[in-house]
Amino acid sequence: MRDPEATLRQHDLPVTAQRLAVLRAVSQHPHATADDLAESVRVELGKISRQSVYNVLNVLTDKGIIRRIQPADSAALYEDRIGDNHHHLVCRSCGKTEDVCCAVGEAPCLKAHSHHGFKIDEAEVIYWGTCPTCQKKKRS
Amino acid sequence: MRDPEATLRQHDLPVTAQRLAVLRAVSQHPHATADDLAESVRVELGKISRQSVYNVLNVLTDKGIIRRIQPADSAALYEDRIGDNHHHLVCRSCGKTEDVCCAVGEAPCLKAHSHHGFKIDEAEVIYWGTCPTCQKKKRS
DNA sequence: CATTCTTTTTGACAAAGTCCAAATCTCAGC
DNA sequence: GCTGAGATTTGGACTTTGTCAAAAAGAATG
Repeated sequence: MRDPEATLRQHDLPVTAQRLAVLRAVSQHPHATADDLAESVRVELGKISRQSVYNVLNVLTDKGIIRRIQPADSAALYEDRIGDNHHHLVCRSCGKTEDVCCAVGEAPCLKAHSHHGFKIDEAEVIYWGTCPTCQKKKRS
Repeated sequence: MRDPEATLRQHDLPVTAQRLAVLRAVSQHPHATADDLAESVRVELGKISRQSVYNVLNVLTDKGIIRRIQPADSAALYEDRIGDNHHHLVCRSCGKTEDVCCAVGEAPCLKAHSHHGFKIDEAEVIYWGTCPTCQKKKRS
């Protein structure tokens, strides 16, 4: 995120210390949970309420400034890399999450054949597997 | 599900009324939540504890008899259509969920390009959109 | 049919998130 | 710079979804 303050103003959002701090935290810790982010913000800012973290994350997500991903068996994760239609790779044993480029091509990279009349706006892909570290642990 | 009882025996699971009822409920109500299924079972069986529904669903999922899907902003859903690598289409406004065939081809239908050393065992795809009913509602 | 092992039940608990009202802050306008 | 209207933040209660643990009940082997 180049300039968090400018980003907020561009979206007609009043600039507050909490929003700036959360935005920076998301930028510095991709794929962090709301609680992780609250902790980061507290280190930087001193204090912030749990509710404010949720408020800010919801507003930023609604405005499309950040993106929320919700893999199974995990709290929601946030990232500020948006608009490039990338997908995610999640470790089944430790939850480690990595970005991966769209496997097939341009966005939207996938089209369902039979779409049952749905108007599809996104194809979300999560690759499940085992990260290098957890592979080693299992073998030993 | 042809024969729930045989299915349980094949997997070395003692046959109980609760398991049979949950299995039938999953079969008859694809993409239902644990609570939905508990309700169905109560209609059929009279009563069942919340915990038992979870126990049964977990055992069946572990054995690969049923499959759990966990779309964002929804409780876990269960289905007994397994092994055909199909994916899902979810309505953003009402949560309606449909099966769709794998868009790209054989299973695993997707391969991430850069896999960061992960050993990938599944590519989960969720198509997000608006179902026909909700499209109509919005227009009106 | 009795014993052993597994399931089921009940109730407490935990995590993630939302709702609401009061207090505080931002920022446009003067 | 102030001021005031409207938005944001806070704290606390609450909801939903799911798990833990121990006691009671049930299945299946011999």
